[in-house]
Amino acid sequence: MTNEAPARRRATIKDVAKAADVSPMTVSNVLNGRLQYVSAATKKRVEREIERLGYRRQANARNLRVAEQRSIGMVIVDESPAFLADFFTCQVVAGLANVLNSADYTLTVQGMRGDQLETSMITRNFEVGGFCAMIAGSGEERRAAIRRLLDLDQPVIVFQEPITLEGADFCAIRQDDRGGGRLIGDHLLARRVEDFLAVVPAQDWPAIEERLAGLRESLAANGGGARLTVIASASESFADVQDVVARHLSDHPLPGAIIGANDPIATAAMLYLFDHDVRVPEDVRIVGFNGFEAHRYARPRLTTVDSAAYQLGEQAGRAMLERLESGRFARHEYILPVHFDAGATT
Amino acid sequence: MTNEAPARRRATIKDVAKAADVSPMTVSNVLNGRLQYVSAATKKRVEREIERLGYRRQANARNLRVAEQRSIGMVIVDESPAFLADFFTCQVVAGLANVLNSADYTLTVQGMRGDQLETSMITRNFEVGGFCAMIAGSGEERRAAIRRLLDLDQPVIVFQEPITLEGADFCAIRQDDRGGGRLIGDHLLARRVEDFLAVVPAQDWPAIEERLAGLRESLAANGGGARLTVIASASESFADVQDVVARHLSDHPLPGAIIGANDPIATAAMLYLFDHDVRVPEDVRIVGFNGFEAHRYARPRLTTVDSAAYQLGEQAGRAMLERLESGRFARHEYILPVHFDAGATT
DNA sequence: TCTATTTCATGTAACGATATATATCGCGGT
DNA sequence: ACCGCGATATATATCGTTACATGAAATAGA
Repeated sequence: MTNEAPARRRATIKDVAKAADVSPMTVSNVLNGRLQYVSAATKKRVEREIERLGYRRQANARNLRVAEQRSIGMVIVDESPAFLADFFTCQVVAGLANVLNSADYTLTVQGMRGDQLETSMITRNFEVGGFCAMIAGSGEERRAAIRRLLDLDQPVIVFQEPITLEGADFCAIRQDDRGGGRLIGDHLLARRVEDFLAVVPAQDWPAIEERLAGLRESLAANGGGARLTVIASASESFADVQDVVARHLSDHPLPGAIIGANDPIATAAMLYLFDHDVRVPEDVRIVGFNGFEAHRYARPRLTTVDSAAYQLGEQAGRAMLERLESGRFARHEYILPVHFDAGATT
Repeated sequence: MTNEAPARRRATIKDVAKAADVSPMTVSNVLNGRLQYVSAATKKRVEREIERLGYRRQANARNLRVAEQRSIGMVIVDESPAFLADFFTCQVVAGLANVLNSADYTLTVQGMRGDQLETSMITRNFEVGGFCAMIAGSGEERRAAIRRLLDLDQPVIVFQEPITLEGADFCAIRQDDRGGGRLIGDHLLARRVEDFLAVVPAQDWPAIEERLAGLRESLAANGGGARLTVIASASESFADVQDVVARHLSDHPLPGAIIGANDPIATAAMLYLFDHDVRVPEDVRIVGFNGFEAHRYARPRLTTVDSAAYQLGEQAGRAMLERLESGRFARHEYILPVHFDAGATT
């Protein structure tokens, strides 16, 4: 047996009305709690029939009529098909989903490449009240993607986007990457580090630019003769990071500190040093960025800047709900604080 | 400036029709590529107006009429508000989202507590073509939740659920946890381990039961006098795991091997041993389960069973699409193979 | 008894799209 | 001249729900 009845139609409001011997309008009133218009007895009768027939309101019909959406779209623009498997993104989505779900909203996830945004998203049958976007790629691509989202004439919230476009009304939600970079610089300078090596992914990611900018600010302010070298790894993968670090160290002296653009990069670099009998933190200090719990498992425990991705998602959810309820949508930038987490690698 | 026009109405198919001087039906035909019914010239005219007016089809209206959904619901039933932040779940969701998005479907995420499933989901305005469910909790709760999903009369795919309910038509997708458990047993027995300690979370999670069952099978088949002790940690948190391991070891001799129900548990146990000057793997061998990349960063590299969560999600997506297209939905169980990944801890 | 007022319930017309059936045109064949 | 046919285009009804206006009892006040 696969289905009880060959094509059992889902009960509609009319079926309920007929069964309860009232008009569809009365059923609708019961459903929407407009109790001024329906007597207690009728209400009970209708509710019994709703239960008995297993009636569920059809959202499409309702939303068509009331012109309201109870769903927010999360758009993740990335080349990788595993867009969501990244731990940072996944934390953001978790926080967002939680806030929205608690407010009886739903989150709809859509991953796509930048060039698909135009064609596929816009013609797609996918109806939401607003968009939260996580957009990878370089500055110009990012801005183009944001503009396309804004063209949809709906509230847009963008994560990790420090640049506010001219004349565009969207919210930006990010953490204080620059401040985090400064904290790292200050911490290392206090330990008399003179020679800094930063390892960043080749992909142009604005949050990482900010982290570097903060680091440079710190060096400029308090760094005397401190030097910063930045090298880029083809990807964030373990192998690529170790590769680029190896190449750099082959014709440069050991730096005083290696700063990973994020925790995986820092850990990969650290393990490379271990394998070459460099002591951490005695010979080289190491700092990461993001504060992923999983990376706390490496020993020695990584010094990092905790960026609270989950809270980032929560904040986005709250901002979106607020705007949907007020009906107003003006540009605004939320910058969440970061927290320096000193481990044993510095 | 917040909005250009106070309340610019979104263009409808009628607006386009009027602008292109054709009937709405013709616009609809263009939109749906029914080119037999529209001349090339008309098509171009309509498309220009669509572009000019920024027309987008309203999904609710269309779905109401064609009675079709292009969205799949992912229901995550859990007590924790951070339901999605778990790395395993996040990988599953990533795989699922990727497959669905490629097929022009959308994934809608809904996290909730078990007891909310009834009231909130069923009355919610949230319309999908089927459900993929990740359900935490003990056996009876899980089954009750599955039944409630099935009551919605839509295709249901459940992850990590080895028990197939009587008379219920849903798909179960999981990995070969039992086989993984056997692999662990065989591997350790080959290294002459006699005394096994398994650390599991207190919460009753069927996949973990299966892993233990596989381990027991291996011991029974080849284990001579091998003994297995199972202890439960209040949660999977670092502190709780270390706590329960400490308590156990305080009045028991060191086992030959500690098997974590998953990687975080195994790593927590391992770090506890380090802190107490126990050598791994010389004094105690350690094995995890899941193969999370992040845990590869711990040194020595953890021996684990790779469970390919991402592929689990992909398989669910394919299964769901297949069933939606065929219109048939019969019970079926997919069991994905696991891969033993020998690290340096055994 | 007759009018106000309240309480409960209903009829009708949308929301924006599409399925179906029906029209109109021009053209080739007879 | 007539029929038939293919190629285009349209009119109408409908999906399930709710907003709005209206109606019919019942209650109250005089």
